[in-house]
Amino acid sequence: MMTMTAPIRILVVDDHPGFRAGLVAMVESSGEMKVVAEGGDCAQAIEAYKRHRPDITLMDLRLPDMSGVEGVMALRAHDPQCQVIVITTYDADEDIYRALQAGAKSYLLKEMTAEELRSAILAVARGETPLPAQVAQRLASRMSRPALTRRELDMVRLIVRGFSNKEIASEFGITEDTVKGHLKHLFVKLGVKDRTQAAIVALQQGIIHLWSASTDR
Amino acid sequence: MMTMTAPIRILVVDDHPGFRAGLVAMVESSGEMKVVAEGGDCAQAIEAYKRHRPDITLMDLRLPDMSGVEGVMALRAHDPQCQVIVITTYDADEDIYRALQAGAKSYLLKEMTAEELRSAILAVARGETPLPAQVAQRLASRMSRPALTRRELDMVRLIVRGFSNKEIASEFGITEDTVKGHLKHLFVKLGVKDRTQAAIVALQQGIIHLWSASTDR
DNA sequence: GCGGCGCTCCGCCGCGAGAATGATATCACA
DNA sequence: TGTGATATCATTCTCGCGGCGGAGCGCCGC
Repeated sequence: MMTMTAPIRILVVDDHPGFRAGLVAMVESSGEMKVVAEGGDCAQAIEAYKRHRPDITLMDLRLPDMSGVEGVMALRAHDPQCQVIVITTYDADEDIYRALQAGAKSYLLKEMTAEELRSAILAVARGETPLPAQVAQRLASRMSRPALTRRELDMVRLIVRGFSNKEIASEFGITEDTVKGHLKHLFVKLGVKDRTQAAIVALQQGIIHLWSASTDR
Repeated sequence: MMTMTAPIRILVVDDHPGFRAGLVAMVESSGEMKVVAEGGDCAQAIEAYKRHRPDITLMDLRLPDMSGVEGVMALRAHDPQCQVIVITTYDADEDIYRALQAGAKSYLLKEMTAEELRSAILAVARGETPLPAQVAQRLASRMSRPALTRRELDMVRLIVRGFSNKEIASEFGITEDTVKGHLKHLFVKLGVKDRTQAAIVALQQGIIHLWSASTDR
C-alpha cells in the first residue's frame, strides 16, 4: 500500500542523455517525486517499465527505434493503466492529436519550466489530464480540421517523396484519374492549391515527418 | 592570469530550461569546468557574455529571437576571440556548414554523452576544433555539393511558401522566363525534377527551415 | 431501407511547369 | 584580355497538373 508521502516513481525515456539529465534534475529538485529508471529508446522503455512499474512515464516523441506514439501504444498494450506524459519539441497539431489518441495523459513542450513539469506530473498522478494552453489551442485547431482518409494520407506521403500522379497510381494499382480525385479532396481539406503546398502544409501540421519519408534519419 | 587548474568558465544558451539543466549537470560533473551563466535567447546570451566573459559558449541553433547562426555572428562581432560550440538536434548538412562558417568552433548533436561534451569543451579550450564523425561526414557531403546562388536561394524560399512562377517573378520584378531559368539550375544542383522535390530536399538539407518560411512558429 | 461517405473510374479542358536552345550584360578572376 | 559564373530575357513545345462535372459500388449507421 502506497502512503501519501511516498514519492511518485518516474521513468524517463529520451534519446538525448543531456535532456534526460535535465529531466532528472527538474523532477528531483522536489522531494515528492523521483526518477527510478531511464531509457534511450522504446525497447529500453518497455524493459524498464516491466521491471520498475513506475507511476508515471515521461516519453519523447522522436526515438531511434520507433516513434513515441508507437511507444505509448506499446506501453499501454502491456499495461492499460500506465500513465504516460509525452514531452517533445514538436508542437504540430497532428502530433499532439495522435499522442493523446494513443493514450498519453498529457503533452508538454520542452520549453516548459521545472515548475510546469512538476505540476503536470502531480496532476496526472491525481488522475487529471493537464494540457498547457498553447498545446490545448493547437489541439483545438486540429479538431476543427477535417480528418484525412487513409487514401489521402497515402497520397500526401508519396507526394512528399516526389512521386508523380502516374507513379502514385502504379504504386497503388489504381488509375491516375482516381489519384487526381483523391488529390482534389486532399487539397480542399488542407486548404491548398497544388501538391507542393500540400507537402509543406502536411509537414508543418505534423501529418507526416521528413525523418519517416526520407531514405534515412 | 589563469592557472592550469582554474575551471573553464562556460555560458549555456538554450531556450529549453530542461536541456539547460542537463547541460549544466553534464558540465559540472567534472571539476575542470563550470557554468557561470545561462540564457534562453540571443539577447540574453550577448548580455551574459559581456558580463561574465566565459571561456566557452554552448549555443543552441534554434532560439526564439534569432537563429543560432546569427547568435554566433553577433557574439563574434562583439568579441572575435570568443569560442562557441553549437549544440543542436539538427544534423542537416547546411546547418553544420553555416554554423562553422559563422565561426563556431565545434558542432555537437544533442544525442551526445556527457563524456563527448566534456572532451569537446576541453579540445576547444586547447584551441582545437573537434567534430564528431557523424557531423564531419555530413559536412563533407555538403562540401561536395555545388553552392546555391543568391537568386536560387530566393527561388527555393518562395517555392516553399507556395509561390507560382508568375508570383515569384512579380515578387522580384523579373520575368517569368528568368524565374524558369533559375529554377532549372536549382533543380540540377539539388538533383531533383520538379519544385515539390526541390522544396523537400531543401528542407531535408537544412537550406531552409519551416519555422522561418511559415507565418508563425 | 436509405442517406452519407469513401473509393473507384471516366471524360473534357485550360494552364502552368519544365525541357531545349540561344542571346546579352555584368562582374570577378586569372 | 579572355574565360567562367551569374543574371537576365526570349521562343517554342510538350506534358503533367489541377478544375469541373458525372457516375457506380460498397460499407456503415440511423
